[in-house]
Amino acid sequence: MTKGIRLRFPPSPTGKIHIGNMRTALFNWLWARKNQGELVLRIEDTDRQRSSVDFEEIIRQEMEWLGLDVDEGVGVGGKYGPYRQSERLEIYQEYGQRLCEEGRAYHCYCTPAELEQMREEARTRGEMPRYDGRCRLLTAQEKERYQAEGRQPVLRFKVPEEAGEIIVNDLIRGQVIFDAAILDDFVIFKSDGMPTYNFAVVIDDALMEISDVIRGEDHLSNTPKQLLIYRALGFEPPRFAHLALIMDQNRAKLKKRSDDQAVYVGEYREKGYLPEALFNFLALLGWSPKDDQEIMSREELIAAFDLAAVNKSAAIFDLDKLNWLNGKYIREEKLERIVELSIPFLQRAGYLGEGIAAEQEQRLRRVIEVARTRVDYLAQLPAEAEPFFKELEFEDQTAVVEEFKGEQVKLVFTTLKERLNELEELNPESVKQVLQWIRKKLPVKPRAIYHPLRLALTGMNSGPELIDIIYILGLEEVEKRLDYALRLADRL
RNA sequence: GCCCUCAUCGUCUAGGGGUCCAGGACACCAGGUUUUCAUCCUGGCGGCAGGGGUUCGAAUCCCCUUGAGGGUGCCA
Repeated sequence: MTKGIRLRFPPSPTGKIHIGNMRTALFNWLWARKNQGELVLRIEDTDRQRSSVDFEEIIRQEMEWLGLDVDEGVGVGGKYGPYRQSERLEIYQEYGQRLCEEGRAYHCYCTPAELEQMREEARTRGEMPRYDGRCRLLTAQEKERYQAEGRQPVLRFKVPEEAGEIIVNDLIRGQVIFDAAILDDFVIFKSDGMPTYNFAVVIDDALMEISDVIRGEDHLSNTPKQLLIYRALGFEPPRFAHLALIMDQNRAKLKKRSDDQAVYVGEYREKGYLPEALFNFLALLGWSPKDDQEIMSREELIAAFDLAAVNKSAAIFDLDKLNWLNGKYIREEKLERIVELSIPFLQRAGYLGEGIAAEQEQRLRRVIEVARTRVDYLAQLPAEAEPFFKELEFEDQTAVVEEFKGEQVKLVFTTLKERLNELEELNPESVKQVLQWIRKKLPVKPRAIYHPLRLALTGMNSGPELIDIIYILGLEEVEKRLDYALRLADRL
């Protein structure tokens, strides 16, 4: 396909990166890798108030976590730098100057309050709020007077009268036609001297020789303005592809806090979602391979991805499906890795210390092996592993003890202790045989065996298989818990 | 208000005029495995927003309506 393409991901560091943004980055990454192209990371920090380097750092860390490496840009360098818009001011000014000299842009001294009033009036008249171009014809004297008042002008782009129809050829949407008449003279330099998004993005994409702009659909309506600037500056526009947005469960644009759904990438990382699972899930949101494959590796995704096959309609972020997918990855991934990833969660729960001894590690592996089938994400693991790390506590002791009542249960408990002690080696197979022997040879009903045992050993009504519980707990601990249960039963 | 976009099961989607009384996945329900729960396996429930065209034939093409989303900032 297209060779030598250049893509870019231009986040603004005004907040932690959220899942919708990351999906846009991911599609760019996929398309770049698919075509052996280059991906540029550019930081759009022209909003001085809201931008911060901390957010920039978070964005880069989360991209790295997800496995989206960039070939060029902030943090990696490259020959088209600088890659932070705040460091490219002179470049923008040069082009702004040029537009001014050519009469394609002009200074506007209207204050925000005045503009707001104009908009308000337009709205009450039922008209579209748009700047009327009143500063187009300001005389030198008028400008001087405003200057003297201390007004800082903005620079506006003069939308050509003859612009007519502006056509956006979108890779995903096809031809989209805009009437230039609806455009007003938009601001390209703010009064603080910084360029606006619509201006800076054009200069940067052109100068950085970006060939394909893949971005959210929220930018589609901005595209005609940008096209006008490409035209005015004599730049060749890139190909555009506007991705449908991801919506939250209320069908609104996914933003900051959409109810209590997690929206930041970091929240998923902290909850113990695997990066490859989130990657897989995000890739399938708005795109699907030709076959019905759902679980796909990074490589498979790159091979199968096709921008032209991306969906036009917005998708809702389906947490249930992410959970299923992530759970599947947790169950099918190498145990070693899951153990490694689980350790911080267990430590935070207080179940594990800083260092992990060799003999402890063996036990840890077993615990996680049985617990991993029961979780969607790693933060749920401590709760599942609790019986293996905590002393037994019976919340409702009387109800529990009720289960231990009766000679049959006591017989089961004592017999289990005896038989376990007679074992040469405690392993799943030998434990299994002991349990089978108890069921077959002891004159007790099944309901006097399994549930009471589970309760006595874990304090819970459900959980891993008894065989695993006994094997992992070990002889000593099993005896201790059985004795405790026996003592409780005797109190009846 | 105006401009732009979109519209298949609850959700993610396949489907580009006949092979679709619409296929897959998640969720849900039922059965099996596990004497528990989970995992795993099998099955089931469930949809072309509505109305007009075009056509021998429409989920697929066109128009309208409706609904949803985005834009309409000296945010990006």
